[in-house]
Amino acid sequence: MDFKVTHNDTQTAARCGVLTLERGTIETPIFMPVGTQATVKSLSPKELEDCGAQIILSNAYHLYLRPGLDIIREAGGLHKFMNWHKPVLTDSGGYQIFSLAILRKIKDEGLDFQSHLDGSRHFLTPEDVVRVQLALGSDIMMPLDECVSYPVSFDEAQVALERTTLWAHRSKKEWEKEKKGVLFGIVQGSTYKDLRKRSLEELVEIGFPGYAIGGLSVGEPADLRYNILHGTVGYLPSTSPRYLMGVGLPQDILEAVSLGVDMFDCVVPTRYGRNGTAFTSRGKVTVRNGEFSRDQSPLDADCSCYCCRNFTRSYLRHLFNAGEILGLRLVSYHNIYFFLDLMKKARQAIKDGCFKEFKESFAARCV
RNA sequence: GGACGGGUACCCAAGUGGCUAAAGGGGGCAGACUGUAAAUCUGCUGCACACAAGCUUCAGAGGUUCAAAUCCUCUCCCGUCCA
Repeated sequence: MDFKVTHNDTQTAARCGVLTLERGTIETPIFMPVGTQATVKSLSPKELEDCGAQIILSNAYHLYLRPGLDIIREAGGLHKFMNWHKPVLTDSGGYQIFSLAILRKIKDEGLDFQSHLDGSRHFLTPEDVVRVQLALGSDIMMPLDECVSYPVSFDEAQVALERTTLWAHRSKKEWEKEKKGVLFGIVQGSTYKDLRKRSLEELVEIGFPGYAIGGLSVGEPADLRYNILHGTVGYLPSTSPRYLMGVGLPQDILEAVSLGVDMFDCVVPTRYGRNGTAFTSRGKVTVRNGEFSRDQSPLDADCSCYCCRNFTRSYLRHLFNAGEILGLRLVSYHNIYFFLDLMKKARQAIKDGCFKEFKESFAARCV
């Protein structure tokens, strides 16, 4: 893996870079569509490419449970299995520790959990999780981490942080046995700046080619989130890619870009798309709402995606109201296109030295 | 002409004396969603209202009762069957 920062914004900490992986080159800042179950829900790989996707995210925890590693190995790895040949970043299942909390017990040794699919019992160590991702053929692997909810006490956040560091260490040792793909580190520490700083220092000491910030956008207020980000991003090595996990809404992303974050992923464009909300250059559009029943304009007049070039809001609303599958596909497609296009425009703005204005005018238009 | 069975809110439909402005669906209207247990979830849906009183409802009219969507009488309408 190679990462080069090519442009630094003068007014903010935003930067442009080029991340080179075996399966492709990625321009940063980048948004990675989420394809948890080896599919970005409702979209084909071709559609993703048409939207401009350079890398997508998938999930080791989910794929381990279903279809299982044997099946993916037999298929020749995750890329062949799902017919996506550009880079894939796989999440470890750390987030599932958070979201499926009732089904698991965390110990230093690893994660004791029940499958959300059939209730079967499993035990996964950080080493197991690295091996799962190696078997998948992941391009960027994430170590198992402990993502705590908000709010959480300092002591609890500290315990989770220590475990995350311990697991990062063990994950790296396991990865070094094969040295395929790359393994990032994940900064935890909840909303405590001291813990965040400690977490990233410990990770940097272990040494990773890229660093992720986890455990944000889990219910904390936005200003607190920016505060923590502000106190974290700048301390990460400027020569490594910085990845803010699970974020976010367009405004959240632009804000984080201005602080120097390079990579993002979020379920928002696809989930909102399936639930009938489109992102546009003038804010959110709830496609289902009655006001659009006779609206003959596209979702976003400034968008040149397939959906906006060919379909009206009136038609999309009808598809949602009628429960037709095409509606959710088209809006998911548009949203992915919109997010990727936003990142493209953000990169251009950074290169042109006008990112601050770009971010501010976007926020102003989206009120 | 006769015999049954029905008419409940936008639609379907429960309710057969008080706890009913009225179950449950559907439809409609809005909101939520951030490393996906989500094509999901939540709220509202007689009028008025910021709320609370309040007002008007269960085909229509009249009656019984302290109290009626619910009981009685008549009228109108719908369905099935018989002539």
